[in-house]
Amino acid sequence: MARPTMEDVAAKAGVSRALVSLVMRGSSKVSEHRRQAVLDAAAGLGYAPHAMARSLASRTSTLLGVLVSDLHNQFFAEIVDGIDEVARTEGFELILNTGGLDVERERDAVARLLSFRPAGLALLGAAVPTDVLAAAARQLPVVVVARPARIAGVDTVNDDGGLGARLAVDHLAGLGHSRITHFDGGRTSEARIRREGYAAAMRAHGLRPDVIRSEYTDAGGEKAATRLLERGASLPTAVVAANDVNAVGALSVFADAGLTVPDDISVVGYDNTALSGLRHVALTTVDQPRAEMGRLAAHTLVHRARGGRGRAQRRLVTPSLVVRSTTAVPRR
Amino acid sequence: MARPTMEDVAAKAGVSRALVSLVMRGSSKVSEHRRQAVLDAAAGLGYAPHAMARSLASRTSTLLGVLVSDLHNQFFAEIVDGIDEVARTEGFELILNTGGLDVERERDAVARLLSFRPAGLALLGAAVPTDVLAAAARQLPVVVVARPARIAGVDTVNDDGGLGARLAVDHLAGLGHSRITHFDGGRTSEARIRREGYAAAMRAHGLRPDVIRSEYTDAGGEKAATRLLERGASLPTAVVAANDVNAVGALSVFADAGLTVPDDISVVGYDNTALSGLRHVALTTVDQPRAEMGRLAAHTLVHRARGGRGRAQRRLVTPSLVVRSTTAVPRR
DNA sequence: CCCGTGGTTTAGAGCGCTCTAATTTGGAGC
DNA sequence: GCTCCAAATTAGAGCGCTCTAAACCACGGG
Repeated sequence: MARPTMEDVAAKAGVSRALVSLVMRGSSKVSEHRRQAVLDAAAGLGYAPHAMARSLASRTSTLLGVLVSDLHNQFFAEIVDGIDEVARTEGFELILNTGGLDVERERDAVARLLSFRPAGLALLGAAVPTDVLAAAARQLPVVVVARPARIAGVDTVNDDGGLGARLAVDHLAGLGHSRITHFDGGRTSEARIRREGYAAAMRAHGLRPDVIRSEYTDAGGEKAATRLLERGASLPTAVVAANDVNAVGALSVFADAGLTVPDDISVVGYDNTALSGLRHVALTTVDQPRAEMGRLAAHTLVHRARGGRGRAQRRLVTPSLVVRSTTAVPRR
Repeated sequence: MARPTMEDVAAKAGVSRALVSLVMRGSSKVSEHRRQAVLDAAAGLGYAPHAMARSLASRTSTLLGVLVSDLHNQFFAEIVDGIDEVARTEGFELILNTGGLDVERERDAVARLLSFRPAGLALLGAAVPTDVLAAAARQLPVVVVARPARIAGVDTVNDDGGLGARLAVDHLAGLGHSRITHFDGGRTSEARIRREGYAAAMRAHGLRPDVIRSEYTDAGGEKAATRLLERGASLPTAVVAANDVNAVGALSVFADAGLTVPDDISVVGYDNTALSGLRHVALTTVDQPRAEMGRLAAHTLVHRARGGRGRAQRRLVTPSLVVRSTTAVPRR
């Protein structure tokens, strides 16, 4: 179980520990002769450098701390994937914690991540209080993803929710819809941004906004759709849902009510998750480039870790509309 | 940016570094008086121990390496969630890498994880070659999840795929189905186990197995369903799909062909992913307790890390059937 | 033959902590 | 007041590595 150390390699190769260190770090000022001797010795012993010892001695870190509010959520999993992609190519490792949107637990998770003195910290949709983040940002680069925030020294990466909502409305209005209802995502700031984007776009088309309070879940979509149907009389001809699962929830309620989508009512989702792409669902939706957000977040962190200064950046990625089969020209 | 060290705390509290170390580790042999002094000094300086230095000095690790073949896959994301849950309560941290089922990349990922000398290594559905795992297992506890494998010294956690397939067949046979086709998952060993379980269950009911080669994807399900329909004449009355997305793929093809589910044809999925629970899909499926698998994997690792010896354990978790709306008594 | 030169190699001090062994302390008991 | 002992505290070595500064080593020029 006891792995060989640099000392062992040095002894076997007949050189000093320092020289082995140079070879391991790929220094160019080592004679080819010695390099081979060291490499051979290392291979013979099955030696590989001890990342923690290296980190401690060099006072640098190749760890990126990642706090995910909820891994169940495919949305975040894909952002992690984007971060991982960049981390791998840039030579960083991810150290991961989940927070479950519980403030105390997330506070603890941040502390635990920081105890490893990572090169940077990424928070995905986390509920960590602002002051904790501000404090963390004084010690290392911090990036907040998928949560609009303005904290001194903290970079952020978000999609342009206002634009996304507008894309949905423009698409529907373009098809000839005039009664378009929005099922919103509740009281998160992202939901607020989308809601306001929706309202602004509606007014821009000379239409009256109509919002039904909902949430980012299947059940939320069902409930909102049910409430909509209960209003009886003047049903809208289209719905802009809070996100994909919300849209699917609505879809099933409409189907049960005997409404045909998209003929009786059009539905647009948000996120372009794998779900929406299933042929069985074929949901028209707004694509939020998640992997791109993850990559951007990682690049930001790496840049800062390498000494990149400058004021906090608030990056917005551009969403795009993916038209599938749940939207069409209104029948009425 | 320079965080205080134990030395700083010791100076401020007027004690030795060793005493601070004892306090930080919660030793019981420190006088209450000094403990408070140290704690106060630490709080005043905003001190928190350096996990890597601690790890190096104590020759122990609180890191668990996790290699996930694919985080996009919700199945794995939920296993990670289970691992994370246990890691948190047991005082471990997760260091994560994705492999993307690329052998070279996974080999590299394993090496990188090992360079941190973690306390254990978990592989989720990874394609890492057996010899790499066997070598790793000689250095630290290794657990392979969601991939049936027999490697010396390597523990495994899998669901009982044979039983899962049998549950599906029993359910359908119990409803009166006699022509039940299986869309399989290709040539992974998990797929083989399910296929064999399916075949055995069919024979136990005196029925003839009928397998269409497929894969664990939406498109795979569509293709298999299309091939089934092309056979014309004697359509089966039920399908046991490779997994949930495969089932959903089949569902949409059946719908397009004018077949009603479950009246014309029943469909059973596998995995009980969030997808199958959507009211719009309402897929009868076999639940594979993913979080439980993750927890089991983490416990195994923690147990071994704490010195647990004994031969490799091959754990099987028990799947269960979740009946929703895609199965019913056959019409014909 | 000595010196300088540039390229290699190495000694040795630390990184921030733990751990063992040794030292100090504070009473209890006489 | 002195001895003893257990409890509390500390000195110092060392975990596996990096990094600075110094040492070494041909070799060509004067």
